[in-house]
Amino acid sequence: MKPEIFNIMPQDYLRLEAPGLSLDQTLPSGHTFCWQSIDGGWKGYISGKPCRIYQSGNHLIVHGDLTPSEAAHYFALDVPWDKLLAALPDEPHLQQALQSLPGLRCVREPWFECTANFICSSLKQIPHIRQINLELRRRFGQSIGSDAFSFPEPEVIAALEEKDLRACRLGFRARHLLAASRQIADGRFNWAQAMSLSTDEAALYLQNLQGVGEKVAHCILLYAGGRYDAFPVDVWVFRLMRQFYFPKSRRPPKLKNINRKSRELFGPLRGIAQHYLFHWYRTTYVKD
DNA sequence: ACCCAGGACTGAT
DNA sequence: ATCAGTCATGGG
Repeated sequence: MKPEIFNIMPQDYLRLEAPGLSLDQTLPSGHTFCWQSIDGGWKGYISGKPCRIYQSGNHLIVHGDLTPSEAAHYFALDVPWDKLLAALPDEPHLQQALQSLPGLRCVREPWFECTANFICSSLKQIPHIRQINLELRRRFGQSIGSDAFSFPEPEVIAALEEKDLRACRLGFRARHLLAASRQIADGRFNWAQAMSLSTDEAALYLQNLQGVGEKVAHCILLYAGGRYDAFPVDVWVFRLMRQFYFPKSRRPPKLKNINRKSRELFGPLRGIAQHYLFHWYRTTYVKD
């Protein structure tokens, strides 16, 4: 019998059809940060509930107090990924990325957790962001099972002091997360309002949050807002865009030109293109 | 010791 | 509007 890490009875499980999806590609791909690899599967959170997930071919075995629709929504199983990926342009680098990463998908992250994760992401590596996420849960979330904690609500973080967050090894990001949480908690920022705007306008609105710049705003829109036309440009995307699409320019291209090129090359699904290119470039052009 | 990490903010031009 | 300096922390 497998150890019941999250204290979940083994008979409580869902079996979901998820053709083409790979958990092992998707969950560590740098857009969700609440998942830990366990023996043969993953443990993490969906709809604020702890769960363990195992993959068996085209099926997901989900252990936890979840409804099928909650799990299906999280993994965006309603999105016709085959058609969507086939609709991406026939561009050599992108096609190579698509071919080398079968099963990579974008999940739907909770918006505040996603915002907090990416506020904490600046000058951090992916394992560190996950570590911060789990530490914020452990210290400030509610206990919701054995070794399982909810992600703290904005009101909870808003009531803390900077030193409390620095204890989670947030460093200079502590001030940003605290200020942003207070903007959210007292209504100066409203997620529903952001989602009522176009992607470009929503990105500007999101940047009213302290610690949220253009890159983080686009990450939030892509991974929590489902805006597949959002195009986050981090150091890796900047490098690959420069190397592949501005090979002759001696000086680094300007962000404005990167964004314009992404529209021309990848169209309204450029966020998905970015997701594949980022992960592919990072894992094939860097040996680790 | 040195360099980099899914950046954003600040102040000087 | 653009641009270098600065901001903590961990890992190679």
